[in-house]
Amino acid sequence: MASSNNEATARGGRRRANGGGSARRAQLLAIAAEMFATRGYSQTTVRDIADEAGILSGSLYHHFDSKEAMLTEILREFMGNLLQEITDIAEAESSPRAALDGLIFNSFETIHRVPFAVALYQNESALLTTTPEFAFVTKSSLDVEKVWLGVLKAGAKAGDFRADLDPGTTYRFIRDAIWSTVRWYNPRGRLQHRALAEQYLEMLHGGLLT
Amino acid sequence: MASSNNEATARGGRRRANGGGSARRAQLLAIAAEMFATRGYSQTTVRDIADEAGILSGSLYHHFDSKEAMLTEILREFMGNLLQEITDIAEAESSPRAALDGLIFNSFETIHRVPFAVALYQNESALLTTTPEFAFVTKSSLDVEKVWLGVLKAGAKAGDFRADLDPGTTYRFIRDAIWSTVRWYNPRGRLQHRALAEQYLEMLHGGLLT
Amino acid sequence: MASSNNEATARGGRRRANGGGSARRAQLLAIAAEMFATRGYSQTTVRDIADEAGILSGSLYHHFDSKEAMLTEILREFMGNLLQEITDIAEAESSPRAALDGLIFNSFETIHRVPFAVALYQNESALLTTTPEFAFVTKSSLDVEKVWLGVLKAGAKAGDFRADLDPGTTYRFIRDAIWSTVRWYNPRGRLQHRALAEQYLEMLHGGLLT
Amino acid sequence: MASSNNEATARGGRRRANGGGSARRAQLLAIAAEMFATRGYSQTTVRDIADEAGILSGSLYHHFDSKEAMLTEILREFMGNLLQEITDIAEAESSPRAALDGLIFNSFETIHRVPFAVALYQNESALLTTTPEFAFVTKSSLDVEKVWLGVLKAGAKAGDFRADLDPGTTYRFIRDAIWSTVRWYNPRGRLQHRALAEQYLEMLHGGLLT
DNA sequence: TATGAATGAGCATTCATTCAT
DNA sequence: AATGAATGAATGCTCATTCAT
Repeated sequence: MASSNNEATARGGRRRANGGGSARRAQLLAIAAEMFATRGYSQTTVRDIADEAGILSGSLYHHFDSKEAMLTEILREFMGNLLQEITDIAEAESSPRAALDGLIFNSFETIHRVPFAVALYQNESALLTTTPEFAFVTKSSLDVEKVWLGVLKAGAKAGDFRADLDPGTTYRFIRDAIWSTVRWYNPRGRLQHRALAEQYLEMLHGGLLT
Repeated sequence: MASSNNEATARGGRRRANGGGSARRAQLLAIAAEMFATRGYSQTTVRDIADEAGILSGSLYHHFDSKEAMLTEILREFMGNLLQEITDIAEAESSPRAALDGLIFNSFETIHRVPFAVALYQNESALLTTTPEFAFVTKSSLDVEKVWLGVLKAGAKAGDFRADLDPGTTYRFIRDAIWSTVRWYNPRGRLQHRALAEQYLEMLHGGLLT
Repeated sequence: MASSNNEATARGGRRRANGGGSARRAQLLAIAAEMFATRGYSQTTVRDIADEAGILSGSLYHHFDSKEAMLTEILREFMGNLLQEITDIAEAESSPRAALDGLIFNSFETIHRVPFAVALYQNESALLTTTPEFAFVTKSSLDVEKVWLGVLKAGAKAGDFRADLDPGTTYRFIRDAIWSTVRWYNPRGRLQHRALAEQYLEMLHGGLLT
Repeated sequence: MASSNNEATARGGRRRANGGGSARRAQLLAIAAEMFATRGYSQTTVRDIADEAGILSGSLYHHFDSKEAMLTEILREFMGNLLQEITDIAEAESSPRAALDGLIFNSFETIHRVPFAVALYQNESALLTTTPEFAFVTKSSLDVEKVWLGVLKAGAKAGDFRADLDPGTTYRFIRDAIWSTVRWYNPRGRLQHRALAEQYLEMLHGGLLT
């Protein structure tokens, strides 16, 4: 809980940027996350971020090693927290069905809480799957998938879920439908994340047909 | 065949690039589409495309006005065809349920046939919704949405589909689940687009629970 | 004689800069060599070179991959030619003594002909021995040393040269004395390279004492 | 001991950095000299020096006015000491020949004792002769040259040295051969500075030929 | 003495685009 | 249709230096 952003110290040996978790650092990271998410990572310049923060672009390098390091840190924290949360949920819930519902509620809540990180994860897939530096994202995604698949398979075995559906494909359909909502979810709109989750669950549980 | 790629001539009056539909042009566009889709639009340089085509980057400007014009043309053709197809389907089918199934089969088939255009549409949302030049994409999307919503509402009215689900939200959930498969669909894999559509329909029709 | 500057094509596979030996290229390289030599490599900016050539800095990259590539090319050609020349001399001359005199005359003539390349070789030793990309310079230097040492040892054996002097150390003393003259040699001065070589030979042959 | 490192106080009037000769200061200067010499002055960053000293780069400015001031101080002390020493030697020795030998022994011993300062003097000639702030180095070099020339001329007059060699050119050949050894002299190697000096003298005195 | 945050100028390099040939 | 040389603006990043604490 207190860890997670000391790669700079841990990795290269020689640290250049301020690795500690200062308030300024978190603030800059929040600005970067929002801009990366809304304009796209490579459409966002280091100067854009600095301008928004009210400093000069070069000053960002007092806090971070590179533009890429900022994205890395944002995604690392996001993926880490996500995995932790869903693992807890999958373990805590009594039935596979309750676990699945919990995972889904958590997903929509995550979109509500950290929309920019989710959008990044969702929109920058070309970058994230191509650049070796971001391989950890793919790895974390697989860890997340394992947890969901565990729940889905347990539910099929227990008779909660239909057994004629392929769990892997089902997981992808569910995952994509949920995470994609980050593109149109309005946190101040009519449908709040809880209600949206209920809408989705309603459809998922019983299907579309009468 | 009669329409769609003569904007360069039609619009500005300035006719620089070859507006006609030559074979070379189509070939270059295909190369661009694939690279834009796999690396991302702004991660792809004009030189990347030219290298792949075996010409120099400046020579591309004999065929196209700009890099952006290439993306515009790819998306314009894609959106145009898509709208045409789904309109035909929605009108041709007898029942809302058959129409919905038809739309879904068509979507998966589209992913199979023109994966790069779909990936572009799916991955470049930050660019597409931000840049005014791409407003036509959002406009076309709304036209597409209208067709789907028409089918969904008709189905709810006809008693085919459950009436307690909000059609707008349902549409988005379905749309996102389907189009997102472009990221993991393997055209040479075990699950071909038709089988994949059936998997999705199975889940959508009856729901996940037993 | 017609070869030597096609590393760009030979190496990476994907060439970016114009690898061919155009006249413009040679001209730019000459400008770079002079500036690198007089101001120092890292004190010379790419803009300095471009300004001197009357183009914009970015345009240099049409011809060369990088600033470092320019230095590499200058040094590679210099070292290549040097090795070729001294090998020819060592082989052509009849006696070790004639060979040594030939090598020395050639050295002073080289300083006269390509002073900037020599100065670079002489002044940028910190860079050249530290940066792995310039390892080829050290390697070539060793090849050159071999030729000189061959002559010196043959001369000692033949009784031309004193046998009580360590050939390795002798070579270094001679080499350094000669190449260092590039710092003060004036090609339009009183003492032309031939006269300067004679001065040095006079001292080297008979010593300073009466 | 009484002079040499109070320019900061003496010159501008602006007294920012600690002008006194504290131990910390000397330590920092030693670090800087080594890095300047091995990597090159402009390849060495202020942060490099600070890192090596275990402080932050900004903290260096408590001790020195600027990076350039560090180099100035290193060279000023070196040149000052050198001039003092050779003046003493030239005055103390009885004959020109003994004086010349003394100067040469002293040079090799200087390379052994303060290799980094010598390397700086030897390698940064482009910077030293170009930048007006370092004009004092050129001036000191001329003072040094005067002493050597005095010995050489006296030796020629006295019949110790051959009179057919131009003293100025001879001086340069000797000087360059000696100082250049700093690039390959190994203080822990087989040939210690005294032995190396003897090797050189052997060759210089009697020449290479038998 | 030292920190840590920031400045401001500059740097090598990239890249879409132009245009004469 | 394509080349090859160049533009001009921007980009990520570096680095000597400042200064309040």
